[in-house]
Amino acid sequence: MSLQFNLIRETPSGGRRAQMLLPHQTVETPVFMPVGTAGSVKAVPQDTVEALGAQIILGNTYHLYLRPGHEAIRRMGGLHRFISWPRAMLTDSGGFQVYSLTQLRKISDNGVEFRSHLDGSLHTFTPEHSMDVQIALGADICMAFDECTEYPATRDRARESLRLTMLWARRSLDHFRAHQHEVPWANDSVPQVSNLRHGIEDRTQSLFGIVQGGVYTDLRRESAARLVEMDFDGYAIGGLSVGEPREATLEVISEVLPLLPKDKPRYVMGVGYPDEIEQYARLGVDMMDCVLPTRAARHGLLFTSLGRMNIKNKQYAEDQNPPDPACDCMVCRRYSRAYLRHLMQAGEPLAGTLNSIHNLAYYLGIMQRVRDSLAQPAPTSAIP
RNA sequence: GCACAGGUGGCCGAGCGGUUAAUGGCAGCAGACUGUAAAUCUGCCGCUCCUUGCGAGCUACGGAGGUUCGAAUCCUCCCCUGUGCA
Repeated sequence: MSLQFNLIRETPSGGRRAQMLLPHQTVETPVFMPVGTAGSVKAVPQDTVEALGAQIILGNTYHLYLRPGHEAIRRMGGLHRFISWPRAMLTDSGGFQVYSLTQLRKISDNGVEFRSHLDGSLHTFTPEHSMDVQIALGADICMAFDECTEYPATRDRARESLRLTMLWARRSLDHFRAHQHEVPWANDSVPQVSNLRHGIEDRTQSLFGIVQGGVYTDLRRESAARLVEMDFDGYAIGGLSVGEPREATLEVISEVLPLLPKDKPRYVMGVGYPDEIEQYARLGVDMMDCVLPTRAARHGLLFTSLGRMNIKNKQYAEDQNPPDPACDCMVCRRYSRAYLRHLMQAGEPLAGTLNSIHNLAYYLGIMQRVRDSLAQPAPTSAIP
């Protein structure tokens, strides 16, 4: 058992308030995980990500393998130490790149040949290789190597994609179990590995399986059942928010969640808009990640209690109000809409930084409120 | 004063007789963004009108004339800018 998942409270609608004990952090769930693909939550320094209350962030296996290289990171003590992030990390396996780098890769049962987007060089990713890279990086949670199925996909296509993902899941798990002791901080006593109270068992990496199957609920159910049988440390639902209608996303999540073990974390990958992450968390999703708050921020889109705000718009040119009057983040406390708009207009890098800080604060704030709400005892109808 | 080189839409800058309201870039205006090939991408960007369309009209490549069926593109004169020589 690599990971301890303590359920604190569960609501009738399935929402769960829990704690997930990881080597570098006790993560309060449901949790939103900022994405730090190339070893950085883009535009936001680590101390700020920490100050915002992020408990766990993502890294990406494919990107870090290409640059600076997983062996280099291993030699430097692992990803946590390399990027100076003391809390938990999760690495995506490269499965999303199988989907997003469609012009640059070739898939076979064995794995995927990628043409590097950096220099055109050829690289082969197999489930075993993805595990080796992820173990070298040393994130608290690793992900099985999967194929993120595109949308739309025919049933045949989704089935074939699922077959591959299940095959790779088995190989990922076998290889991971055989090598997870090789994590760079296995015998570490540096401050980064601070969660010693969990005991030695908690100081190992965990591996999550990924449910695929497109928008076909029977394929999704089959996928979930087979993964549960394999016994992963946690389960993710992947292949969502790739263009399908939102009702389809919800349907897949609703179908799959009840099939996953209650005593293990459930992670919906790559979602979503602010209202989505709240909705899914209340349905029992424990973990979510999304590039949206940071990417949109760099492009001038702020998520606020008033809705979406494109801070580049002329209407904010002399608007001295804080971006979100209801927000008490370090950006909203200090800067005006007019200034943020000016920074965007001027192409100042600070624009992306400040916007990202606000959006992350907004996302993390939503999850904090959801956690608080889930922790409340269910109101009783009995009247004394 | 003379000799070259130039004056193009908010700016820079193509075009050098006809599919030119005029390539590009910048600026401007708006939109998109969901396990990050994204500080990116897309659309609009002279004015007016409407049955919003590969629509109609008007204005426009320093100024004024001219050549031509047709001129930002050729000719003449003038104005202005830069460089060189006096």
